[in-house]
Order: sequence, then structure tokens, then C-alpha cells
Amino acid sequence: MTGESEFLDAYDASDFPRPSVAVDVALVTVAEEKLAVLLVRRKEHPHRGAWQLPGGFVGIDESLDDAAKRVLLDKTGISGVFTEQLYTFGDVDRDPRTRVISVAYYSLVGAGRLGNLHDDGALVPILVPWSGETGGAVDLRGPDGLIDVAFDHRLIVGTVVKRLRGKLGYAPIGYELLPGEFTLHQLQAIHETISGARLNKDSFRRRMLASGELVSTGRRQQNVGHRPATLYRYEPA
Amino acid sequence: MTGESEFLDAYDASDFPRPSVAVDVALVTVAEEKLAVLLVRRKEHPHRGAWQLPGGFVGIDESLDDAAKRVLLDKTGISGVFTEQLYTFGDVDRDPRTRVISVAYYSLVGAGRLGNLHDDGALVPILVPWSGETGGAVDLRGPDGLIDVAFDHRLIVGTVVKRLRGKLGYAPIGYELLPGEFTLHQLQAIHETISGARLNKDSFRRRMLASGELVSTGRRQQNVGHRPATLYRYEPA
DNA sequence: AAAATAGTGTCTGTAAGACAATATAAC
DNA sequence: GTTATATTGTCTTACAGACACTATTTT
Repeated sequence: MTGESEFLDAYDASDFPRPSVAVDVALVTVAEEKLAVLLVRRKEHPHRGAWQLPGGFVGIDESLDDAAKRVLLDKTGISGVFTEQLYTFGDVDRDPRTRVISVAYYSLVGAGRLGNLHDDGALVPILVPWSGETGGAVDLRGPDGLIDVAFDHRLIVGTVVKRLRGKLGYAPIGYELLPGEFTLHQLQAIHETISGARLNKDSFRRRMLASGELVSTGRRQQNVGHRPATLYRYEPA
Repeated sequence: MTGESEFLDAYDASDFPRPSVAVDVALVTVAEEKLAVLLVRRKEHPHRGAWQLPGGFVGIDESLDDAAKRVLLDKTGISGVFTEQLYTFGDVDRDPRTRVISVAYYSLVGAGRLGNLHDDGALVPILVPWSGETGGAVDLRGPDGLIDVAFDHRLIVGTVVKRLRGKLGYAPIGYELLPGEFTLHQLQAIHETISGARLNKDSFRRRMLASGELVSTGRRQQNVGHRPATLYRYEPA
């Protein structure tokens, strides 16, 4: 048996069949107290009529990050938002046509920035059938019950939710889903939506303010029918 | 312009040049209070004589996880250890020969289980030039100063260290690096090695015992020149 | 007995949860 | 004034850090 390095060096690009490499991008936002993801409808077999994450094959002269940005821009016109590699899905049978390895990415964007989607795209609420950071596939709710999702994309979205819950405690995830100025109540709602749990208001407020990364703008809410809350801005330390 | 789904479905496997996909595996252990990783020496250009992580191309009928296990088994004879996907490195120029996307994995194993390595393999101590979870490439120490490492493998190993530090607080990482029975002192030493920081002894002990996942075996250390510590076993709740 | 580390008990400071009281805008 | 939420203050509890003290083995 030869070692890996021999194998690696003896390898000729044309010698062996090789997998295709795609990126799939989960654009996530929070709308009406629910996590939602952008899906597009499939027009061809397999899974014709089902929904999937926007995706595309990786160009031979294109980095993975660039491919993800391109897919996002092509499908939504959005760029410049928080985007991060999630996980690479490589089971042999995940695509029935041919061997496709998918490097999954996720993006976060405030609900306000999602204006005009393409015709075949839809923001779909995510139903998480597990608690905490258990992980696993999620369900996606359409107008008439759960919708049909192609490939392993329910698992990909579930992995996004797991990642978000994990990062919520130590990374500035919530701010990516809010406008530039926001109230502490809005921030808490985002955290509760992501974590799937209610949070203690007093403690949340103290913890956020103690971080030193929230700056009061001096401005306040307008026309809210009750005492208006102070608007804050996020400023990394 | 066509949408992604059209592109995806119109894609014929033979139409476009596609990247190669490899897995690289960082086998990590703790030896003499230092994190160390298994590297192998390159025998061919490029980077001839430099060191790299064990790696191999992904077979067309082989999942990514299986490819990682195969690489690990081929190079070390080890199987059945904690192994997890780390991150996928896909910059265009990371391999000067051709486009290679590397899905990196890492494995954890107790120092005791690393007996007879192949001739061209070496356990190399990791020097982390950043603190906390900053991330970035690490340095690798050979007998005569830092060693020459091929491709972006210093960054891959750095990413492993970052991941380990992140998981240390909530996942049973430490136990993977210890024999089945261990003292609290040994466990603390592992945690300190991974985190790169000293930990409070009292607090560490309380926290570990409070987890309820450490079971006293009733046995104790032998011949240690001082009061022997109780040996514990890790039992997931 | 000396050396060296294991293990226990207690005090203090910090932060979270709970709860009460006050503030401020729209109506 | 009423309503509804914002904001502040206080009390209690849980836990980490610090420190002192006791325990147990080898030499």
C-alpha cells in the first residue's frame, strides 16, 4: 500500500472521476418572531416543484467564499451582509443525479433589507423540532402545511439553526438581523427567536449593557403608545 | 442571466473543469503539556521535504467522513477515535499544482494510543502565537526551530486549536485526550494545555464534579510520592 | 518526620433571576 | 387620567476565585 503523500502526488487530475463541488447558501432572517430562510423552487427533476436553498457549482477559478457571495447576489441582489461557511455535506447519495459535495454557507440579514425577491424565491418560516443545540433537520412551513424540500437541505437549515444558537452567547449575531438602530426589547426578541427560549428581561438588559458594545443614540422610539424605548447602536469594542 | 436552479440542472458533469476534493486530517494529542499534531514528510514537489497533514483525495463513492477515517487508518493504524469535520479550505491558490479543495478533519487521541508511527510521520508540538480564540496559523516546532509546512496546513492546524478552545467549555473534549481513568489534576492539565491559560484548581474541580458526568472508580493512583488522587471515569449523562 | 499533592471548608465578589417601584409617551 | 412598556433599584441565589486547613501516601 502506498502512503497518502505518494497517492496525492501520483494523482493526475484526469485519472479518476471526481465529485462536483457546489455551494448552497441559507439566507436567514427573522420575520414576525420567527426564523425564516430563503428557498427557491426547483423547475427540473429531481425533486421538481420542491424547494431548495439557492446554490451553484464552484468555478474552477473561484474561491468558496466568492462562490457563496455570487450565489447570494445572483438570487437576491444582496451583498455585504454577514456570511460564513457552515459545514460541508458530502454523503454519497445526497444528490441522486451524480456525486455532489456541497459546501454550505449561511447569511444573516435584517428583515427590512429583503425587498423584492425573484419570482421563484420565498421566505419560509423555520420550524425547529428539537430544543437547545440538539441539531438535525428542521421543517419548513408553507401556506398549506410543511413544504417539500429537496436533497438534504432541511438538514442544512437545521445545522444553521444549531450554529446560530451556539454562537448567540459569544458572537454579535443578533445585530446582523436588526436595523442599525434598535431597542433592547427588539434585541431580546431576536435572541429569544434564535434560541427558542424565553429570556429574563432584567438579566438580558444588564448583560447587554455591560458588554460595553451598545451605544445609546440618544434617540427614542416614536409613536409607540407607551413610554418609548431608547434606540441603541452596536459598536464593536 | 439564468437562475441557480437552471444552472444547476443544466450542468453536465463533463462540461466544466471541476476542482479536486481532498480530505486532510489533523490527528491531535497532548504530550508533555503541549498540543501536538501528526505530520508526514512530503517526498515530492511542491514543498518537497516539507511537512504536511496526512491527506488524500475523496473517492467518487466515498463519503467525506469515510475518506477522513480511511486517511487516518492508513497513516496511523488508528480507528474509532473522536473525529469531526473542521472546515473546508477552498482558496484558489492554496495548492500550486491544481485546484484542490480540502475538507479538513481533526481527530483526538490520548498520547498513550500513539505507538508506532510510520517512518515518515512525526508528532510535532504546536506553538500558538495568539491567545484566546483569535485564530490564525500556528507554528510547528521541530528539533531545530520551526519546521517548514506545506500548503495552508499551518492555518488548518490553527483552526483546529481555535475549535478545541471553543468547544472546551461545553463539550467533552478533554476526555478524548486521556486514558479511560484519570485524575482531576490530569484533566485540568489537559484543559490548561488546550486553552493556553491557567485555571483555578478549586473552581475547576467543583465544576467538573458538579457536571455529574465524572464517576469515581474507587481506585487511586499508585506510587506517586504523595497523597494519591482518586481515579475518575467519564460517563455521559 | 518531611515532602508533596489531594481534597475540604469557608469567605467574598460577581452576575443572574425575581420582584417592586418609578418614568414617560400616546391616547 | 389610563394604558402600556421602559427603566431603575433592591433582594436573593448560584457560582467562581481565593485562601486556609486537613488528609494521605512515599521517602
